[in-house]
Amino acid sequence: MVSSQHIPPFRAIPALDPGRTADAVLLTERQRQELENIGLRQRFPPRTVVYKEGDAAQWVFAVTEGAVKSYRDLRSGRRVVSAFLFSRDLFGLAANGQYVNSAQTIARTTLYRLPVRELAVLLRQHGDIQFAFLSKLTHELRESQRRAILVSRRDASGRVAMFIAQMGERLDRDATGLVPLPMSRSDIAAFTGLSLESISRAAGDLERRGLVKFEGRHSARILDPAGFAKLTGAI
Amino acid sequence: MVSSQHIPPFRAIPALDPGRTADAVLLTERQRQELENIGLRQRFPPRTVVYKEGDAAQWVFAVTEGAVKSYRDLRSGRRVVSAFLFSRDLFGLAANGQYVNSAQTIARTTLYRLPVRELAVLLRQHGDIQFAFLSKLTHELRESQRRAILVSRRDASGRVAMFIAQMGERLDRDATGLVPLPMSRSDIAAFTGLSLESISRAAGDLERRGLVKFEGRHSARILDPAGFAKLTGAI
DNA sequence: CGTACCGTTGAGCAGGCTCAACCGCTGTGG
DNA sequence: CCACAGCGGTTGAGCCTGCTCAACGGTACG
Repeated sequence: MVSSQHIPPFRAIPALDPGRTADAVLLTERQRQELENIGLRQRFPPRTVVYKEGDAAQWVFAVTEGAVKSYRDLRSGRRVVSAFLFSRDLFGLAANGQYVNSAQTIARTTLYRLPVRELAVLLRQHGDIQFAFLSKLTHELRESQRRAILVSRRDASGRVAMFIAQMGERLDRDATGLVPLPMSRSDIAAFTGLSLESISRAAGDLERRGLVKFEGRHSARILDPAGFAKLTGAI
Repeated sequence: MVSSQHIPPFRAIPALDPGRTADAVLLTERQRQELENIGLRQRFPPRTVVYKEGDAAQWVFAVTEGAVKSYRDLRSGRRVVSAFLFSRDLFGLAANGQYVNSAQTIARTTLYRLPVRELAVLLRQHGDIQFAFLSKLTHELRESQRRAILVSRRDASGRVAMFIAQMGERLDRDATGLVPLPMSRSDIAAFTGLSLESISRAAGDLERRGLVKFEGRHSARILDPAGFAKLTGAI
């Protein structure tokens, strides 16, 4: 059990250690203490903009609890969501001292805020802590590639099914197979590269095929795991 | 001038240092020496498979010279190219001791091969070297997000134009604006998420509009930088 | 010189986008 | 307590562009 008072251990699959399939606990209690000495815990209500693209990047954030989206607004008015961040995720890494994306909370969220300059010093000093960050970044990179594979699908239903599958892996779903989807439909659209309407139609399609039942706006139950896996695997 | 005898400094934009727009030289001579002590330089002819998805991940690779593609073959027979790697890039980071993608050389390529276990030990000991790897990974993550933005475009011509623009930034183009495209059309298709035919038609379209002239199969000259920038910026 | 692969071009189809109207929940103020 | 505005989501009609299938061309390499 991870107390929300503290920096969470990162969620990441270790580079080494074959055979270990579960996520590794990437920070020891002691290492988290080191980070907490320079960090600050903050709570945010839903729909709070944590930072905007181009802002001076003063902090790196770790999600303790809740959900955040990282996105970019394009000139055309379209928005691309590059990632959803949940408990034990890391975000806010900058280029040239500026944030590359914008970040906004989706739900009530607790973040740990680490000042980037002090963090850089601390990481250089503590090889093990830095290695945890390195592993986490490697994990994020793979996650980003999985999104690329999702987007390579042509069919909207398949994309949405893969999206639900990915959320099911990342978020704790209960024993009954209920997958939480804290984000809005238009966020899902901006992430999957589909239009809002296509998400809606794809959801209807998955329901009609008896694969998934959407319960309320923010959760989906997988009714036919075999059929669902067949669809998500049919890349 | 970087000698191809040595591990190249990584190409990455530093997280801090606002104002510095040029790529940072991420490894000092001394640090490269440390890495070279555990590494091995290798030359590969074109179309050599460096590793396959699922292989035991024994090494991490740094590109000294040449070009490599990182890809995954999907069950459907389709292929997704997740990244092209050039001089000063890093690849081969694993999950659970296995490679996640496959990697194949596109041109004649020189790689520096670093044994992953020894590298992990070295990184934990040398905070600065590890920080270079951390910065490089951050850079790769952003690069991956740029691909996501490219793929979010609907129009084939726009995607191909953005692809050429990205290659122009990463590879050294000469003063005349000639951008090298070492990969095949089908590699470009697998990267941009378009069909081979669409790449071909988009290339023809860009030529007809007088924006780009394809010279041979492996280079493109930007004839109308303003018009080209207008197209690539119209996201 | 022949062959195989990479790339181009053409015809027709299909699936997702756009525009538009509509629905239902939520929160607010009279 | 109710009326209403506003937002998020759903549904419909028609268009458009990229995909598929297919044939052909050109070039690199043995």
